[in-house]
Amino acid sequence: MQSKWVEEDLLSIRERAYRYLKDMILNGEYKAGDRLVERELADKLHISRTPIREALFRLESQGFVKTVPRKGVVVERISEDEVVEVFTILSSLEVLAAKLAAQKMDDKTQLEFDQVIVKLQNLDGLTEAEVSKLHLDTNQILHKAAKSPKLYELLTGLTDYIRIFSNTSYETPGRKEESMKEHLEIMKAVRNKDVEMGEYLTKIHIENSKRAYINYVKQNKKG
Amino acid sequence: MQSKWVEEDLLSIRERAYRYLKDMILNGEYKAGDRLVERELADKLHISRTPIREALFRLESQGFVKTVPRKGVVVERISEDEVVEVFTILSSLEVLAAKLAAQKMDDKTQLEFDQVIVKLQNLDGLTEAEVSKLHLDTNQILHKAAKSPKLYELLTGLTDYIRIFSNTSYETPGRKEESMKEHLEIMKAVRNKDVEMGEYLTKIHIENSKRAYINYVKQNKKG
DNA sequence: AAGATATAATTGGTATACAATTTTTTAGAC
DNA sequence: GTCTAAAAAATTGTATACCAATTATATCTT
Repeated sequence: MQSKWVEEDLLSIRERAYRYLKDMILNGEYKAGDRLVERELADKLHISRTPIREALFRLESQGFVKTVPRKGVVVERISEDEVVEVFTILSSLEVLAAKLAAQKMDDKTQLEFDQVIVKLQNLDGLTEAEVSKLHLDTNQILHKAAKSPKLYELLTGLTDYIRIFSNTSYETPGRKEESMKEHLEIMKAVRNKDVEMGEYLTKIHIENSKRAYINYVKQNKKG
Repeated sequence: MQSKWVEEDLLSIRERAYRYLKDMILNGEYKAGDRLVERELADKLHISRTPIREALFRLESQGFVKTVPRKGVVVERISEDEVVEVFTILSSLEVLAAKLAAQKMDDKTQLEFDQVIVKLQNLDGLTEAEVSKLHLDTNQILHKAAKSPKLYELLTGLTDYIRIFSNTSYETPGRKEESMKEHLEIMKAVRNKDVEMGEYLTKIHIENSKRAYINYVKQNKKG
């Protein structure tokens, strides 16, 4: 799935370059250790070095790439410890988001939730990609429902950061189905303004995801 | 207190520009609404537009300034709601940090804590600036003790973001003294690996800070 | 094959130019 | 004097060219 460069003419060139590069990294097309050469990218995208540099700076400030002075820009290798760290942080922030979302639940948001809940109850026949997208969408709606832009921003950054790895944890047989089921229960609790249940289920959900990731890594290290 | 531009020749020009501008904003010398003109800054610091732009982008991604295309870069006005939001998020993350710090406490870190604890027990004769610095240092040591670089990064970003405002909440009579005392108790609990006490005291501390801020704002709106 | 040396490549920064747009100034009308 | 409209200036976004410092790579020597 090659990310598309063109389209969206309204955006600035640097914004398009940023999104393109971030997509490529998040989708694993640029892998850890890959070098990103300004000149090459500029030629490839038919733009000058300037917006490329600006996009790279932004990616660097978000931890996706690292610039080694006068050597090159390389895609960062995210360590297992770091992923576990992020899961730990997410545990706190997602619980907070669930709490806020349940507290601030209103009619309009309930309608949004209901739509997602229906989808989560009928996963049969969905492709892997569709399930993945539904997972991301569910998260997004949940995070937005907390009605705290700052929190949303943090959650987006953190989930993006470990996106590739949280996908790998789905390799554990049955984990993906379990995860979607947990998501469904969380959505129902939050939708019904059950603050404590929402917090509790979210905590369990992230802990399970974290454990699945750790087990997956352990498994694939030995054999 | 005009931030110094020169010195630290080892750092890249863009890094120095970034720190200079961030200092100026955090110390309130550039206020909300002020325009930051690339050309002016470049002339003032005797560098070209390039590193200035790079510094501005970084500040923008952290929410300190906002670029309006072909219009200018202005220092962002941080709303009261946003400050409250950040306090809420900090409550979760600081509690997590206290927990991790208590769990991972080791001999070396205990020595660092002991030094700070001694200072916190003898505030007499310290100037306002010295007390402020001690407050920041205490936070930093606490955050570092969680031994989670990602968490440290998030906490630094958030506390920086509301730095000016958390200072204003100290205007409430007695709040600063109370805050320092709370800090002292947190440090003692965490130092002694008392996880639950550390979490509890931290929660109370942030809640108090948040309440002090809200009250201060309310007070100064009416009168 | 190994090591030394020369050459390429790459980023960091400067400088200049120009288009698109916004802000400010100016000129004019009344 | 004040309002309006046109002109001028200012500002960012992008491109291009250039060079220094450093690193990667290729070449040569032994």
